[in-house]
Amino acid sequence: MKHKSIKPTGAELNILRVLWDQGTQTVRQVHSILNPNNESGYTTTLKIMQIMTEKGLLERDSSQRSHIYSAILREEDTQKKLLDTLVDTAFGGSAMKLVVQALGSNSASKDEISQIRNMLDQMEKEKS
Amino acid sequence: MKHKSIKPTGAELNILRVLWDQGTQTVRQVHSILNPNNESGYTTTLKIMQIMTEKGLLERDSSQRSHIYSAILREEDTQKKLLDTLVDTAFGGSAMKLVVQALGSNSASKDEISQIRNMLDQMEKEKS
DNA sequence: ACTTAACTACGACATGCTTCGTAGTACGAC
DNA sequence: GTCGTACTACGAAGCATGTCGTAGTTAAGT
Repeated sequence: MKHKSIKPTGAELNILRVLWDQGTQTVRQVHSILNPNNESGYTTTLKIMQIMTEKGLLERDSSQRSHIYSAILREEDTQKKLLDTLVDTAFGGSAMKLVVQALGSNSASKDEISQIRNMLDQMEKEKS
Repeated sequence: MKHKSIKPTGAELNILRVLWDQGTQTVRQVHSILNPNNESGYTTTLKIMQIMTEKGLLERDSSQRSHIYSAILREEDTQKKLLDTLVDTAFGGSAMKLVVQALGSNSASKDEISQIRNMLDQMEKEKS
C-alpha cells in the first residue's frame, strides 16, 4: 500500500501554511494574506487552490457562493514527508547531520533546548 | 547584497551528492553511480551537468577528452540554504520545530546524541 | 430591471526541469 | 587508414508550475 506521495509545491505550501495557521478560509482571505500588495493576481491563488482540491490536498465547502477551503493534509505529516525528502536528497540520508546543521545556524529558546534534551534522554533510554 | 540564491533541483542534488562524496568525476562515472540500471540515459546526465556548469554549480576540466567535473558549491552551504528554505516554507519559520520533528522520527547514534548535547550546552552558555 | 461587483471555471502561455535523439568529433584497435 | 566506440554539443519534446485573461454566473444595491 502507500498513499501516493504527497509533495506540495512552493506555492501550495504557502497556502497550506495559511490554512494550518488560520483554519478554514476563502480564496479571497488566503489571497489577501499571501499577497497583501497584489504581487500576484487573485485568479492565480484561485487556480492553485482548485488544483490542490483536485489533488486531494484541500477540501472545500461549496454550498456558499464563496467556497470555503480547508487543508486535508496534517501539518506534521507534511513536514515529516518534506523532511525525509530533504534528508535523502541533500543530507545523504543522515537526519542527524540535518539536526546538527539546523542547530548550528539557528537559535533556540530555553524551553526548546530543554525539550530537545528530553528527547535525547528518551532516545538514549530506548537504546539500552 | 547577496549572491543569487542557489537552489539546486532534485536531479542536480543527486549529482552534487556524488561529487561531494566521491570528489571529481566524469559524466560517465556520475551516471554509472546514479543510474546503475540505466533508469535514464547517459545524455540526460550529461545535459544536466552541462547546465549546472553554465549555472555555476559545477566547474570542469576540459583539457582531457572526458571532461572532469567538480562541485563549486560547498555541501554545508547548500544544505544550509535548503534547510532555511524548508524552515520558511514548511515550518513557519521555526527551525526548532524542524529539529524536534527530525529527532522524533529518526534514530541517532550515541555519538550523535552526545554531539547534539554539546551543541545545546554551547547554546545555553552563549545565552547567559 | 439594470448595473456593478465579486466569485468560479477554464483555457492559454511562459518558464524551468528533465528527458532523449541525433550529429559531430576524437581516440584507439586492428 | 578504417572502423567502432565513447565522448561532447545541442535541439526538441513532455511535463509541471505558476501566471494571467476572459467568460460566465450569482448577488446585491439602486
